[in-house]
Amino acid sequence: MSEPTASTKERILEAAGDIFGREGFKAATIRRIAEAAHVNIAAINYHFRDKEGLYAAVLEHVFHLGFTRFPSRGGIETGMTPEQQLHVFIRGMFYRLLSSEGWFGYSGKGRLIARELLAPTPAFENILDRYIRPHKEFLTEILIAIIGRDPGPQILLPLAVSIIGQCIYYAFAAPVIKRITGDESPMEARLDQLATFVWQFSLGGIARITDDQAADRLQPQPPTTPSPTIKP
Amino acid sequence: MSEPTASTKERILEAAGDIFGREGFKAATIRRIAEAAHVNIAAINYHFRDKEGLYAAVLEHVFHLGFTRFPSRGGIETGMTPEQQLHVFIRGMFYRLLSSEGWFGYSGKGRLIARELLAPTPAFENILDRYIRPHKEFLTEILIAIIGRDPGPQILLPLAVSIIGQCIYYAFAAPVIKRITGDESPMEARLDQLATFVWQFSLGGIARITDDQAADRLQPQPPTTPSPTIKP
DNA sequence: GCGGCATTGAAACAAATGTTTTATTCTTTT
DNA sequence: AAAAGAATAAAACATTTGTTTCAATGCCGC
Repeated sequence: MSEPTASTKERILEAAGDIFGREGFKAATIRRIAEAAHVNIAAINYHFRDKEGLYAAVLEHVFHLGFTRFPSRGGIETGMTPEQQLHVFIRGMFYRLLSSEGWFGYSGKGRLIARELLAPTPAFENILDRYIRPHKEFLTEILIAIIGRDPGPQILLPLAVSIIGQCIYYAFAAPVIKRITGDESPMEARLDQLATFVWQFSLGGIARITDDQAADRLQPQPPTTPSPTIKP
Repeated sequence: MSEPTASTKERILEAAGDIFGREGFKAATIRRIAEAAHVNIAAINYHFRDKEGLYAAVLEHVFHLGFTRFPSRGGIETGMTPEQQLHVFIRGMFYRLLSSEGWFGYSGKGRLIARELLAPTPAFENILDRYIRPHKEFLTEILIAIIGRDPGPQILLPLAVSIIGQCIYYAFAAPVIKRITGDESPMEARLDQLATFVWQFSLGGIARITDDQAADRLQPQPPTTPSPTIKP
């Protein structure tokens, strides 16, 4: 519930973030958003021009909120080892994505993010440059510090994708994960635990990808391991 | 292009899979699907009752295709070590998700899958039980064989999620990954390379999560690593 | 060849929806 | 206090869209 003191504009943004996320841009209707925000339909067009204008504003609102409450570099101090920095970075991702203070995972806002990753709208260009690219750059810095040298983008980029992929998958496939694993405990209560797990898993992965024998292991494999069967 | 010999029903399923995936259930229109399939609008309602019926049929069609061409256990033989089995399993996921013989990643079919993970429709229940759950069970078997003992679901489930999450993230966030990393090379040409990378990364992760000191590392951390900053 | 059934084509319908218009109320400034 | 502009409310409009209807066409067994 949004407190009744919030301004019309804010109430619209909150309601729209939730509904756009749950239903998607096309399926969400101005009327439902207006109803949820306790606002007249025309107020939306008045404040945000049209549906697309509202959507762009919502996207900015949601990302601003997420990265203000949980900044990329939040909680990371200079005295920490690079490994500890990675821990805090990953935990920050989980809190930003899944906590109720952030995008709240499977709720509307969380799915709004996932929808943009899946099918970026024009309004997402801005967000990418302002929030996501710096976030990835920071992760790259941490990774170089952990490895102790710069292994080049051929290694750094997939490493970053593997680490971020684990976090995001938890957030965006939450309903299926819950359904498959049968785990009914609310994910928000396990954020620290999940973050520690992904952290340790990733440290192991980084080590194996960058140790002395890694170059051999990453070579194309001999025919011992055939391609997956294709039945045409 | 669907060859003109394909039956009406097949052409509708192909076109609908693509358009539903690109646009989502609500935004996709029967008229556009009919046009793309070179079919009259009424033919769709005739063959599939209504839009929901068509969607359910498309979902079944797409999953059947993916798991027929690239079965869960495809390419895995008894003589292989568990580690090699994991390699083939991961490569199978990449081919199923990203190759043009499978769901073709960012194309329509690939996004259809991702949309279901994100916001499952009622039609997805079936698919979960028939395709996804056995797939996950098989991965669990491989993991137990690699570890050499059964560490219990507390470890196995997050391990499975971390491994599958990496694969799926590559598929479903492809546009953003490409945009962020600036990598313009077509992903289909690098499937083996990506699979090998994720495989090695995961082997490292599994090792670190299940070695002798792992239990200590997974404990809640001392206040050396503070929570991410919250600015209310 | 013909009757019966399945399939396709074209038009019509009703509901939903983004947007605009016009009137009214609230707020601020002078 | 009056006036002007901002904000909200209610209704109307034009378009889109899922579905239905009904006639036309193709297909198959006798």
